Amino acid sequence: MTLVSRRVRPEQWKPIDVDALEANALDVVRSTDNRSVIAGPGAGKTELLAQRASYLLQCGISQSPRRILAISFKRDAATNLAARVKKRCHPDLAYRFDSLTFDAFAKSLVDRFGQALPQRWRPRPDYKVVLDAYDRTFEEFLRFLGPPPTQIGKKADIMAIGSKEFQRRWLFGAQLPEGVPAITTPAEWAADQFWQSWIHGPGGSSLTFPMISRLAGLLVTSNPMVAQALRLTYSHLFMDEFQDTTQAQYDLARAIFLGSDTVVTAVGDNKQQIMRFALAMDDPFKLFETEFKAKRTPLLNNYRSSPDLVRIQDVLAKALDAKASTPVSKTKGTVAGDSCAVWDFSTPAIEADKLAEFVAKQMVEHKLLPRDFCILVRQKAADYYKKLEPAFAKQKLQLRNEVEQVGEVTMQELLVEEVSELVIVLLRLFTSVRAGRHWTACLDRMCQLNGLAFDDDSGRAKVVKSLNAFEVQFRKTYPTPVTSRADAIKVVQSLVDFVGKPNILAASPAYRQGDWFDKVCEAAALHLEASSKSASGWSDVLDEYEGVHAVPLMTVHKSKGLEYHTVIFVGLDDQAWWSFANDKIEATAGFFVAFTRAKQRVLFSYCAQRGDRTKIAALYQLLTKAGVKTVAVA
DNA sequence: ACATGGAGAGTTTTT
DNA sequence: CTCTCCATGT
Repeated sequence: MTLVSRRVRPEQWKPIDVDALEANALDVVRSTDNRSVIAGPGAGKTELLAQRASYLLQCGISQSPRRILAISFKRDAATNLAARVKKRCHPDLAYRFDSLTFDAFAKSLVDRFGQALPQRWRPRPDYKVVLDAYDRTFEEFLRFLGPPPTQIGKKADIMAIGSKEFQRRWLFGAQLPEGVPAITTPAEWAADQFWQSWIHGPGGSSLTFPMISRLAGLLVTSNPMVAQALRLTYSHLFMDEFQDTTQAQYDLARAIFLGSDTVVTAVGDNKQQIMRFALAMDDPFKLFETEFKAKRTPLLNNYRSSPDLVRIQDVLAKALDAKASTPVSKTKGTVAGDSCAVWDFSTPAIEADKLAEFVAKQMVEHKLLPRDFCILVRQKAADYYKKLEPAFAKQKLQLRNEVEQVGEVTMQELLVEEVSELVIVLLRLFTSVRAGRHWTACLDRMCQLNGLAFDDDSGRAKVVKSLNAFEVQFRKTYPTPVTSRADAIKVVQSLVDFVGKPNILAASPAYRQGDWFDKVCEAAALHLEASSKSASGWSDVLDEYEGVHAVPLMTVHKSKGLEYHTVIFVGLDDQAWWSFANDKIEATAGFFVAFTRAKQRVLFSYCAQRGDRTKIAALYQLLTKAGVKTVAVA
């Protein structure tokens, strides 16, 4: 496919790479007003945004030099969206599409204009980003905080503030004032003490991302020029995974774009809100619709799951949102028998054997690969992994704990890190015989990292030359895979040196903070070493590294946004769902997320030895209501 | 030296 | 819901 930069007339524009979009999706793609799009699982949210970006750019509706800003919640969502737009639009157009995470966007504002904040709220330019500020951090802060001035209250009042409430309401609940905040209550006093001690700490400034969002919000309200510049820059704003937006993030978007001519499209699914503990808002869609006068448009198709699974999903969806629209499956059912069942087992050992046998059989019967399956658990993945792994090994199947810690990173994180991807893409090229597809991937990445423009032919030629030279040398030094940790470290180091650490740092700002870069390099080396253990040649090692031949096991949270032919949820019991009573909506949303990862089949496995199922009876009732049967297997 | 009981964790995005 | 850790008590 050749990409053209020539302008297309709006009425002639057609969706790219897909047969058709549903009527509502096409309506959103072409919309000129603010929209809130409620899109259930498998509705093609990312696809919709990618098509809309292509439409706006190719038809010249977003006119140069104006740009499109796409804000996602997670990094992989941001990267994924950018990649789809790049694939469809000529580079002349695609460069006007900015896809970043909310945190990266807020941080870029603070980094560029933070010094224009009023002194009271101005962090030092070399501020530290604190990632591990959990509930305990705030609890401890309150515990060690001295007593408030007597006219405001007593130490006991401070101790009475809960950590969650302190964060949600007092620290990050509202926009920061330009001057000194009005302080009348002990909580307000404590919150101000917190802000001031973190911004003006003895060892410099320390900021968490919620703090950065709030400071960015203050920045744009106190410097109207900054807000004005952003409004002029962006003709369109996309917000993905909108159900996970925090109040601070929403307020930032509001402070910049409310009342501007920037057209806002917010996409998400209220039924998949499982990040409330991370301060997600109660109902961001409702507020957005009111304040931005946005029209709600539901997407009605489900391109992921079979008709039978979609029917069951609808029962779960209605429990979360009685007004949820009933989706239409656009996929054929391909499995015989029930597409969903609860399997009861007498012991975890029998359970492990039967599940492994089932996966092995299904792989043959439906010509499936290990990666078509996913074992989901609610928590403590390592414990379940230990029980299941030997049973899978007996079937000659490899199970892989995707949330395992590799050094200081989880496996899943490591694999999408720039450094790790570089290592893989280079090693694939240097160690395979016929490497055509790896060659293009490698060259593109190297050009990008060297900051070359897409049409810089002489720069490209230089990169080709250096790649060839390095390849010859690498093949000579490492004809066979590494055998020790020292070797693994050396390999990673030499690849990083070849690409150039400064190039990598320039491309990924995250690596400039603290020792994150070193940690990722170390994890990559550790994982390379571990992957070399059972493998015979380089190709095997790299497959092992990426886990291409392994059945993944992960938590429900980590599975968000992913899809599998068959999902096996292990542990539908009170123990795994201990928090069910605390927040039934969020727990049911988690259940919904787990269920909706599957394209064809969902199995729930239960074992009485692990716990009862009385506290989560509501979940079983939903399944029963949808006609799902419980079978005593063994 | 051991018994008991209370508190906390577990699910976690983000440069 | 259940396991682990730590402080206190006998």
